[in-house]
Amino acid sequence: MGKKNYHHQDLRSILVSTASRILEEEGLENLTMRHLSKTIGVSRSASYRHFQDKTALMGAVAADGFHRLRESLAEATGSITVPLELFRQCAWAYVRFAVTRPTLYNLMFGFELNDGAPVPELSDAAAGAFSVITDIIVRCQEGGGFRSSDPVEMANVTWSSLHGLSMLLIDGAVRMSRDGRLLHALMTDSVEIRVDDIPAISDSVVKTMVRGFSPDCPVRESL
Amino acid sequence: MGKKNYHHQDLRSILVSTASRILEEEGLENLTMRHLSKTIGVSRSASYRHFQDKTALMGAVAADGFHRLRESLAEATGSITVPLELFRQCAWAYVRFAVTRPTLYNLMFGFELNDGAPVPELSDAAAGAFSVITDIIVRCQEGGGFRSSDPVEMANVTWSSLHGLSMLLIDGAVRMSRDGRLLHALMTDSVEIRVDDIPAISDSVVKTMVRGFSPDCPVRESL
DNA sequence: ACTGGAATGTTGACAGTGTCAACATCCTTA
DNA sequence: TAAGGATGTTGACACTGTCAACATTCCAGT
Repeated sequence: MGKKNYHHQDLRSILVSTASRILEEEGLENLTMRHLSKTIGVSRSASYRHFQDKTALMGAVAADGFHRLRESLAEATGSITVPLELFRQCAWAYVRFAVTRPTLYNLMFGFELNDGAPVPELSDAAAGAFSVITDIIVRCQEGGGFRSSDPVEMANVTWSSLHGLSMLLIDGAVRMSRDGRLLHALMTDSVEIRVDDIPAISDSVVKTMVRGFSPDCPVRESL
Repeated sequence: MGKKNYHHQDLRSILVSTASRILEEEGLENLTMRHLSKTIGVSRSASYRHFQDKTALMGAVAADGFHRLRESLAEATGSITVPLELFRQCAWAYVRFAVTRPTLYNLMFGFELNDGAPVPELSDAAAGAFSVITDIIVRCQEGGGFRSSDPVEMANVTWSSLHGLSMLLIDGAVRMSRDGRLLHALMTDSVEIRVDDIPAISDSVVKTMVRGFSPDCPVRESL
């Protein structure tokens, strides 16, 4: 009897998670409503009972991505107390998240730009992930590792650097770097990247940030 | 007589520039082969004599973007000699370029990711822009403003930070920042952004980089 | 327990898209 | 001047997102 299969329970969340998986495994160009529906085993326009648009669906996928990013950051740093190590693990977790889900990550930040209407759900999810970084900055300040400037401003700097590093790693613009191993890993099998290779590259970014945040570094107002 | 109109001279470059304009003025979703052709006044599949794909066209648009970025950076910094001011103007020009052409900028960095095959023309163009940043770093080192680490590594850090800052400015993830003016400008009319508002935000990123690059800042190898 | 309506899923249809094959026109060069 | 390559055009096809009309299931109130 097909009774149980007619009404898919919680189709909405299944749509989001499956779309997210297709996005990573088959690329953005293969994320089509019909393909998504067929993969789930549901009719092609069933999605329209849960999302107004394909765009709305994508927005939900992006928001879900920010929720998962927040969890990744919190999980990777929750048990750490040493200030600088805390910061380093946070940075590492961030880059790891982005590099292992490049297509999703790109969607998360490019979505509102390419699809007009801003969706508040996405902004809230992004703010949630951002707040984790701010908390970590504060903890580093309390531990004496960072000077006591405005933590939100420092979080902005941190996120900017990590975001930029992630994007450059992802689409290989770092190829002029001399670390051929990571470069090759990024170019050939960008999904199954060897995470062990990441810190060597991101360390220079993280170190520069840490130096700039350090209480021992003199502030030159001349600039 | 329609003789002169049948053979469009240099249709290829007209395709690229027009596509770039449509991308900015009408958004990615309106950049369609038919619309592009109609705008130029040419038949819909004339483009296929010059580009194998729509994807190939987009790749050329992205590469053209990197060329223009290179020009912008060189033009904004060519006549400056004071080391730190040089760096600051470079950073400023970079962010200005990205923020005033958000859709193009997003395409430039997201292209290879979402459209499979890597195009060497694009990599070369990106490397060209990158080399300008490296040159500026070297000039700052020679002027005594920066410590003498590997300039390529420092250029990577610089590009990461500037890229991240630009992206975050662009899609408004900096909205939790307290600078409501820029935020509002970004949210409402992201194309006609007031450039005067940018330095206030980007300065915190630039200052952190400059401090981290400074010869006066002690290197802590503990991290 | 029954029933009306709300929620959810399905099917047929349509306009719009990228792209190709076949054809038309133009330009160059021998 | 004639041939052939380069460039532009038209018709056609498969595919996409989306909607209207219909079918099925669930649930609240009697």
